[in-house]
Amino acid sequence: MKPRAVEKKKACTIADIAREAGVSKSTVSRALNDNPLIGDGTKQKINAIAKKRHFQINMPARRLTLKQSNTIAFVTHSMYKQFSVCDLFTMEILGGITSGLKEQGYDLLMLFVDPCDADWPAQHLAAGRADGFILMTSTRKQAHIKMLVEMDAPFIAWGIPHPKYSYCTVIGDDLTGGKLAAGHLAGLGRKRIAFLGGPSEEKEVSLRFEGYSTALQEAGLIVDPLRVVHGDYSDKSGAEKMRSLLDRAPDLDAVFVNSDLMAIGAMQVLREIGKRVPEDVAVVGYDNLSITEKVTPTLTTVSQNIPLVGKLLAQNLLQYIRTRAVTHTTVPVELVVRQSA
Amino acid sequence: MKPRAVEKKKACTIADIAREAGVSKSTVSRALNDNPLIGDGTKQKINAIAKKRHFQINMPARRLTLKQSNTIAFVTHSMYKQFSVCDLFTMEILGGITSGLKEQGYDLLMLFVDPCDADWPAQHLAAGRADGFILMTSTRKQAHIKMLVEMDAPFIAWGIPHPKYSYCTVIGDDLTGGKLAAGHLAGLGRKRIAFLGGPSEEKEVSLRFEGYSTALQEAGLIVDPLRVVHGDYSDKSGAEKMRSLLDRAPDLDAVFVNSDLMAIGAMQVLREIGKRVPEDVAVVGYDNLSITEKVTPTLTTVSQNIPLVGKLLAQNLLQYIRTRAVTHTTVPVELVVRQSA
DNA sequence: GATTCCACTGCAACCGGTTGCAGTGCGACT
DNA sequence: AGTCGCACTGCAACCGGTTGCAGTGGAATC
Repeated sequence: MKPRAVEKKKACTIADIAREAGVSKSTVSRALNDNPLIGDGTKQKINAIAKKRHFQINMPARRLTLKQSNTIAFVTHSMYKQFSVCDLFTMEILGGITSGLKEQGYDLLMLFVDPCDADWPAQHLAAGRADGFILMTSTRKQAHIKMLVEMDAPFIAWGIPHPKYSYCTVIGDDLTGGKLAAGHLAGLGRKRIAFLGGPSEEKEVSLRFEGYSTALQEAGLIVDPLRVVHGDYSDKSGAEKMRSLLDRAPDLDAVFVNSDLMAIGAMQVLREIGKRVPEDVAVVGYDNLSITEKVTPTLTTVSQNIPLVGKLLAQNLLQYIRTRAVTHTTVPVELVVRQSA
Repeated sequence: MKPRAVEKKKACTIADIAREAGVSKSTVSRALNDNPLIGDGTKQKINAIAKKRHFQINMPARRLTLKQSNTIAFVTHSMYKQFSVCDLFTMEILGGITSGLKEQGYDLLMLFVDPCDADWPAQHLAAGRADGFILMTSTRKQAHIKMLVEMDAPFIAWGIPHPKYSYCTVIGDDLTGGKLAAGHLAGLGRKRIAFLGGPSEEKEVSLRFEGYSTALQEAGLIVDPLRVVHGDYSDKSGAEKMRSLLDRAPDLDAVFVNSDLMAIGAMQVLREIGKRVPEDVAVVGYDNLSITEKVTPTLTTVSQNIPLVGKLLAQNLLQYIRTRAVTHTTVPVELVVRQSA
């Protein structure tokens, strides 16, 4: 434990600058914040000194007086007991969020919460660590939302809004997504198109199913309940449900899967039992994760423009914090055609 | 812009608690921090009131007086111009870091820096937003390290330490990794094992190559320079370099690839030209990203135990901040055998 | 020449904690 | 009884900004 190499050149404060410029702290503070009360000459002089001295404002001090942290917490949950590995979807969205926040001078805090913990909102909001939350957690999401609404905490969530609560949301256009996917498969001449959905209780899934049904009807096809199953978005569940789908409707020639991960699991099963993709069974996924370009065959999928989602989550949350305007944004989807369909 | 629904029940401060308990602010502060000066009775009374009032300490205030933020910044760079998509390796490490930090009561800040920006360390350290950095950026890493060392900023970096500077590092056991991978391939009876490395100037890559050479020699095989090429870790470069490898050594029957992403690119090329994996060419990757279980064939790879890496990065950095003890940790690697080899 | 106004600037309080030092009360020891 | 020490507790300053309000000087107006 050796002593500090360079005893730190004590941080330069506005008081130091004030002394050097021969003005008061208030003037320096105002000048640095470009307050119109301050004369141009003074401003320039102060800015020059600040630059020369490499002045860095002290964030905790500013946050203390301003009573806002200029920080947003990204909340998600640990995926595994011990170490948490974030899923791909969550990860890809992060880049978009930071880009949106940075433009407005906000910091991004990572927050991995225990799904059963009810204390994290207070620990961050009341404690002044964060001004708002971006909710990506799916486990027990409703419980968390209820809690946040009740304590009047600023937050925005990914997913279809709960009818009983009022809060900001960003969602994908699931109806159109389902229609695009199934329509594309029908357009390829497929006649027995299956639906491998996410959890049946999710509104998103119903909408995708509705889009799927519409597209089939428009193509003159019927929706056969035997060709409809539901999983939980994971690749494991994709494999499992694909098997039960093949049991129930062995003659299917296409499948619209509600997540890329499930689609990958499904394709593995198809390959195992000797069906070729896309020749025997065409597959369309959902999300357009970067992994879809790296699997074989590359996966045709519905793209949600995830970076845009992230950016909107950031921007709309900040807007809500400032104006309390509740927004619901639907981001457009598009079909990305690759090899699998 | 409607008025606040519930006009916020103004945050409870230690002054409020002091009033209610009939003691002074100092006593409350000490009691809450479990300072031995305070009597047990008083402590209990104060803790009870704090709980009842849902007291949350004000972080900015504490950070201001303590002059430390209890926050670590995770610094990486944007991968694309406009929106940044984090690469998988970076992302998987994040979970481990947060787990390590949380145990010690630290927050994790995400920091995406422009590789050419030289101002971010000051903007965060001097400004009191973060107490230290975890460096994962690879672009212009050396420049950033130099900068941080010169300003005596606490940080830890993933990768082999620069010989001229002294700072904390965590690295994988690349020598063993290379030996394990090549040894496994040799053990399968492969005779013409190629090496598809990362950037040739990286020390990590040299070590993996050394391990590879050692393993080949131990197996009685020769290292043929024609079977050695270098890429940049991306899947695109994996595909490209695989092609040049096949040009130069069309008879290869196995390849040790320095990253999973490159391995995936390489496998696509192999498939395109009609070579089967693993029958014709066995492939071993590096990193054990979660994606390796989802590709076909699943990828045999060298696992760096990424969650552990993250945890060590966090713990060793905090230790450095507290004691200025410079640590260099090598995390063990292991071979994960799957279908591709 | 006196008054008014305006454009700036400074004073001092405040945000909510932490901490050095100076009490305070009480039992113990001489 | 007097003194000392010990175990607590309180006072007040401080961290580094922001801001309401009062003050200053000079030009413009009457």
